[in-house]
Amino acid sequence: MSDYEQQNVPPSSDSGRDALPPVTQHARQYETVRNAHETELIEDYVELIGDLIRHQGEARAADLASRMGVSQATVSKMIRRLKELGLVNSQPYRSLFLTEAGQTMAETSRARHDIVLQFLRALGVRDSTARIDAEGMEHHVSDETLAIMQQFTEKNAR
Amino acid sequence: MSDYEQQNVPPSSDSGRDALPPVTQHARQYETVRNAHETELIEDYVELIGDLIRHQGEARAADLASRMGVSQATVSKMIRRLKELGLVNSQPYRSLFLTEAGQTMAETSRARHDIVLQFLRALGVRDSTARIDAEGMEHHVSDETLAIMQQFTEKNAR
DNA sequence: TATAAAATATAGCCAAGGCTAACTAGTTAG
DNA sequence: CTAACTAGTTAGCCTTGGCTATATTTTATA
Repeated sequence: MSDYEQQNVPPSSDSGRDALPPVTQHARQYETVRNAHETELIEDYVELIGDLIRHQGEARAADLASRMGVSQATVSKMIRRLKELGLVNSQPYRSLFLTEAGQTMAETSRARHDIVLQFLRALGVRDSTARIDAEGMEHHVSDETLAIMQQFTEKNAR
Repeated sequence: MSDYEQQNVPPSSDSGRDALPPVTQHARQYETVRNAHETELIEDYVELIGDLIRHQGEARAADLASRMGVSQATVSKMIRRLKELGLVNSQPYRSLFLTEAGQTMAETSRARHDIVLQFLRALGVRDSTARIDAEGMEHHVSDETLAIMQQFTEKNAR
């Protein structure tokens, strides 16, 4: 089956576009993505709780469930985690509050989200698409890129 | 504790920046992100296998493990999934091949990745940062946005 | 003020994607 | 040609984030 014996074929001048990055750097890239995934959902919940409090005065589990598009059981479980992480406070059967740490996270996350969203709009992406893309992208944009996006939006945009 | 009784506070003119999107639209945004997460890893593996084949002539599990930064056991398990999904072929203990479907996915994924990466460079992001961000962002960029990124890169860039 | 309805919580299930440890197959060197 | 090393596999464990079904608490209404 495998008749390849050449382990280290030098990229034969150009086997196609960019060369592969060095192994350790490559691994670090994927690791960064995996780390982002761990915090992503947490941030989304905290951000949403903050938004609900701001826009409707309170955050209830049922609202989280319908806005997230998941079951109430899933939300309940998530809230337990958020409490364990010290991001949320609540009495059983009552609405949710953010701790100091939670508020900080909510604001940071919201700011990030807005910068990405406005950047996409400034680029010329339709609003509904921009919203979807921003939701997914926000957790994978470095501070460096974020700063550049912000500048871009200021120069162009509106 | 909770002394909020007003459920539907109208966004009081401006409780802050953008209003919340309608519930169903909001739920769809998160759903899109969840869906992306399901295929993300699969695509990353397939893309990497394609890259390894192109650049070094063959793709071995050990290379995947070191480049992904995970254990060989994790890679083995993943390869089983990829085979079940009809994306990869291989004999036990031998190197990996992409099926038709796998090649298609690898190419699509690679193209997407390149567009995002080049866009970030064109924007002025440093190469090492651009690589990390592209790795995370590529799965969350819609076709619409992708097209716009491509145009942007062509106009500016290099 | 009971009681029905709505909201929240808990229990228990599942799949995915990590891990380590132990085993097996292939490859290479003495 | 066999022994040692390297590569790949398997088993079994853990956490996360979904789900449904069932209990419990709060709230609203007859």
